[in-house]
Formats: sequence, C-alpha cells, structure tokens
Amino acid sequence: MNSPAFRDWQSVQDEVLRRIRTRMWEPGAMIPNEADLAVEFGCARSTVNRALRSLAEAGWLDRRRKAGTRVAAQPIAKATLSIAVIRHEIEERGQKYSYQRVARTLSVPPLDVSAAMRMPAETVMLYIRALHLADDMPYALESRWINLQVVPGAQDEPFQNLSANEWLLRHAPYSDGEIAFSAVNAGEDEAELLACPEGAALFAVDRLTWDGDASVTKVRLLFAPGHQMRTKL
Amino acid sequence: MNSPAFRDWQSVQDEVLRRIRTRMWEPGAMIPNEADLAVEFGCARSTVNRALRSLAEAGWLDRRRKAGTRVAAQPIAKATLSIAVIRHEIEERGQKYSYQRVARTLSVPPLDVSAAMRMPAETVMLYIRALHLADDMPYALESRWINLQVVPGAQDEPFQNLSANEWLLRHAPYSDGEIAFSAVNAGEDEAELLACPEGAALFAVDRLTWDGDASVTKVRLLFAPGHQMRTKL
DNA sequence: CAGATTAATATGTGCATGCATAAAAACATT
DNA sequence: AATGTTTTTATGCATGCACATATTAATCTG
Repeated sequence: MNSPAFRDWQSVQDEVLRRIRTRMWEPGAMIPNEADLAVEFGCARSTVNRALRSLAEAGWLDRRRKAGTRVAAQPIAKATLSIAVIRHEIEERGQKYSYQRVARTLSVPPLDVSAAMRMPAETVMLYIRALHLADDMPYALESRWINLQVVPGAQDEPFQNLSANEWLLRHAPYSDGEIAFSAVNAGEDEAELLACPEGAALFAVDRLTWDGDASVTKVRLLFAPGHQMRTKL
Repeated sequence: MNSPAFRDWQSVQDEVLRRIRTRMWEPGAMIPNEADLAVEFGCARSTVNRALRSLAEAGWLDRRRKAGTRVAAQPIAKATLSIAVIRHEIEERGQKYSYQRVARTLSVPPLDVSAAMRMPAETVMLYIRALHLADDMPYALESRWINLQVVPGAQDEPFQNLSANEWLLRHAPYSDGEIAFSAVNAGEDEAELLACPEGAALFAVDRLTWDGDASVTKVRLLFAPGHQMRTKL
C-alpha cells in the first residue's frame, strides 16, 4: 500500500523502526534502497537518508555503500548514559546538594595511577578526595588526581567548597577522555565515608581525561550502594 | 584569520570542537550563528548545521531556535555503551564462547518482577537461567523471565544451547526498552555459578523490554568480578 | 580461466533555496 | 505597568541536484 504521507524524516524513521520491530523487515535482511523508499514514502531521498542515517547511528541498521542497508542482525543497543555533574544530578531530583572535601594533598600517586596517566612514577600530583551528599546522605565519593604540569592553576585552589569537577570543567582544556564503569567492594575507609558496610557493592565510574598527549586528571567516583544508572533503549 | 578551507562537515565539527576544548569558546558562551560560521568557514550553512547538530547530539552544544547556540555549560558527557550480544562480545576478543543452561522452569516470578513487568502477581512465566563462559571461565550469569502471553513460542524452546537473548532477538517483536546498570553483592548461588567469593561486587545490567503495553522479558546479567564497560568520552 | 580492468550502483555528502517554527524583542493596548 | 500582539531572527528541515566514494558485478585480457 502506498502510505499516505511521510512528510518529515522523523515519521519516516518511526515507520522504518516500526517495520524493524514488528519483524516486517527481519534481522539481517536487506531493506529497499533509499531511492525506492523515497518513492514509497513520497518524499525526497535526502529525507529518507536522514532517517536511515539516524537509525544506523542508533545501531538499528547496518549501512554500506553500494552494498545497501540491512537490518542489524545484532541490534547493538547503544545505551547513552548522561554523565552529568553530580550537583545537577542531585538538584534535578529536588534534593539538597552538599559537598565536603575530605582530603587535599600533594603527593606521588600509586603506580597504577601514574602509569594510567602516562607520567613518571615519581611525579607529584594534587590529590583531592571529596564527598557529594544528597539531602545530607552520602551520595558519591570522589577521588581525584590532578596533573599539575598540565593544570598548574589547580595548585592555588583549595577545593574546599567547589568541587574539582566543576573547577576543571571551567578551567582545564582537554581533547579526549575515557570512561569505564565497574563494580567494586567498599574498602574500610570508603565504607566509613559512604556510611555503608565494608564490602558493600559500589558502582564505580572511572574517568581519565587528556589534553593531547598529556593526562589532565584521573577520577574515580564511588556511588553509595543501590545507585543505578538508567537509560531508554 | 579567515581559515583556509573547511570543505566538509567533519572538518567544521573538528574545528568547532577544538575551539570548545581549548576554551576559545568558553562553557556557557554563545557562539556565532550558523550563517556567520558558514561565511567564516567558506561553506554552506547546511554544512555548518550538520556539524553543529552532531555536536549538540553529543552534548557539546546547547541549541535553541532563535536563542542561538551556546557551548554546553555542563558538558553532559554522553557515554555511549554498546550492549552487544555476549557471544559476540567474547568472540571479538578472540576467546572461546560457551553457553550453559542452568535452569528452565515455568513458575510465578517474585513480586518485584511481576510488578516491574506490569503483570498480575500470579502470572506464570518462563524462567531461564544460564551461564555465559569465555575460555571456559564464567563470564556472565543471565537470569531471565519471559512473558509467555506475549511470546508464546518461547514455551517450545529448550534454550539448551541457544541463548534466550539470541532467540528473542530473532523472534520477539518489541517497541521499547529500559536498561539499568548497578552494582550488587554476589549471593550464595550466584557466587557459586560465577566461581567467585560470596559478597563479591558484581556489575549488573538489568533490561526490560516492551511490545507496546505488554512486557516481553526482564533479564538481569551479572558479570564476573572485574568486569568493566568502557567507552570514549 | 585467473587476474586485472571497467562499469554500474547504493550510500555519503555538499550546496542553494525556500519555508517552518520557536522564542526573543519590539511594539501596541488596556 | 501589566498584558497581549506583532515582528524579527536563528535554528530546523525538506527538496532537487551534483558529485564523491566504496563495492559489487560485469567485462576484458593474457
């Protein structure tokens, strides 16, 4: 049936997605080419292109030049997690945010840290440990190493009331980053700070940022037990 | 300086991103409008639009009609995690994948499961528990409830050698999904199956899929200790 | 017939243009 | 001054077209 009118790319996208989800177009199967779909939907090829490109980005379609477009055999669900600044995360839920600096020292980081940051083992860095609280309950524990060779200005900051994260966002240029999620058991001091039993399973987020070849900062966020990151599929 | 030539949208994107990262355009600040940028870069406005739209999708820019485009004050880092089929995840690392069904029963799920799936508390569902192994080492434990009212065909499947995930991908239409990541302590049976100490911190992925208003399946994947999900920022 | 060359084809992208839409700013009205 | 209306403006998007590029299919050649 020649469908009535798919005038904008979103409606084309919706229709294509519907066909994929209802298995009208089966996983792995080829779908008609852009020109044919444009005719069927009664719109321009670029509109179809926009819709299909967007679906390919989301992992629903595999596209290759000349080879054509096929439904992903393997819908690699791309879960997009928004890593907001913790203060905003908390305030958006209507809770009271507070921040508590636990430690601030100049010292030589453990070997795994200096290695990950690709700095000589004996390099002195700025270490900040702080607690983020929601409604006065521990929410996340932040442990951060800052490369003073890249961000010398950090040395003059107390980070007493302002989280290092927010300061760095504003002052430290960077070009790259990696992020990793994992689960770890709470150590003795971590358990105390987060007010949870030792050994509790904590959701951990590790971030490492680079400015060119130089590492800017390495941070681990340990969330209080029960923390979840959610997203639509 | 009138820059030499930004002929394609990716080079425009790179240049804009460079300006953001080097703080030439500061967080929260407005940037020139599309038309002006098009002139500066010597390309069409649609090319600039393509670049800026892409950066906005990635969370670097905030765009509003008429209001203009500004650098995100809050680079909500959108970490895009690829949730692949476990078999592929393992095989892509060059390891041997194997699958072991641990349990398959027809039973009434716990209350939290039937509630989450929005089904009457006494509804009988198909329960599958299976172990995914990499090089014969436990990799992830899958515990799944399948709504037989939506996917009746699952009742005839043994899921002895084929993971429920892959079977469902191929046979169950769906329209929606939620995914959540968290950390949990290994229970007694989980520890045994994953060959880890009881109480170990496990990375958990919970997925719930819907076909319209009806829940299709609810699955929890518990990964062996040490598991990480990584992504570029 | 194997291997290299060429043609055909689907997607990828750029451009110019025009109109749509949201929202701010200017203006008018009570 | 408070409120409602119009104008202006930046982004959003559809279209038609041309050309680029990656690949497959067809064809040629030794």
